[in-house]
Amino acid sequence: MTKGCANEPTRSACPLNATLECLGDQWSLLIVRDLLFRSKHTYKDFLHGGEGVSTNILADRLRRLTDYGIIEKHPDPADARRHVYRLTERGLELAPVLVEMILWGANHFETGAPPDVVAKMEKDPRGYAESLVAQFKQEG
Amino acid sequence: MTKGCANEPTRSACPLNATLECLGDQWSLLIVRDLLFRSKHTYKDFLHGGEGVSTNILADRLRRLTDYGIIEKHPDPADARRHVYRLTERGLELAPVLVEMILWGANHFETGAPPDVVAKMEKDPRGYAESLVAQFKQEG
DNA sequence: ACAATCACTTGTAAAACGCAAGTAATCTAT
DNA sequence: ATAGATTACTTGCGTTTTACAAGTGATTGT
Repeated sequence: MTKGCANEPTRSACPLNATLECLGDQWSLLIVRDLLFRSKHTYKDFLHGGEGVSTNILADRLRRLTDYGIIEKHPDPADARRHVYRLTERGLELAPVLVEMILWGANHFETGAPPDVVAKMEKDPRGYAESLVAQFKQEG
Repeated sequence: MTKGCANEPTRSACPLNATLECLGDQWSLLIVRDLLFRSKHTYKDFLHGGEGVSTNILADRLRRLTDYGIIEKHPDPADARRHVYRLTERGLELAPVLVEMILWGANHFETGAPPDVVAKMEKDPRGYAESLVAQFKQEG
């Protein structure tokens, strides 16, 4: 029944609903953003990521994203206190969603988005998403 | 300071954050979906839209979407009890976001999304979004 | 006139959230 | 060797948000 995820959507068979049951909250996609755009990898990084999530909520969202197969948690070989989070293939495929949400936000609100980056995204959103993914994979 | 919206993002200057402050919940984008994909226009339509939103939450989300300039509310000239909701230009520009979210949901969960439609979206997401908008505008 | 419909509002209990504090494991500096 | 810092959380608690059920007022159909 599943396609490789611990949880499945329950409210309806609509694919948009499925996405919203996974990611329809204030914080989950900001974590994905931090991983994909900002090279953040650890709990501490996310905690000070800019918007001020509280510690229990962050822990819960990291657990949820892991359960949904969007991120993976690994011990840091260099420091046993640390855990390193990484996007899975499923998580990386959110790149086009993020790009379109960023574009919409940048086009309708006063944000700090650099206009040249926005222009690049706008010109070829899917291409921009792909380049982000390629960069992520190269980072290791 | 604003670009034509009653509310402005408060947590950070990130465009993704702005989008999430508008739309980062379980219901708002389902209303947009009903307007854009399902030709639904009224409170009652949304209420029976499939996922079972409760009445107070629906009223609240319609108010929020209106405040954010994503939808407009008009009296129905044919029936004074009714109100007709319609996407604004700003709301229509969410089409690419919806398409990408639908694709991600369809690709990672068992949903009822028709494979041929998904294939069309996948082939040219922006083009598909544009055709949705064109259709919406033609409907009147 | 009267029941039905529409778009809500109100009340209340349950769940989620935000904040502050605490904890266990590990690392660093002395 | 040990004391203090760091990391990734958990726990408790008060507030906010949500879900569910019921009710309201304006309008319409019969």
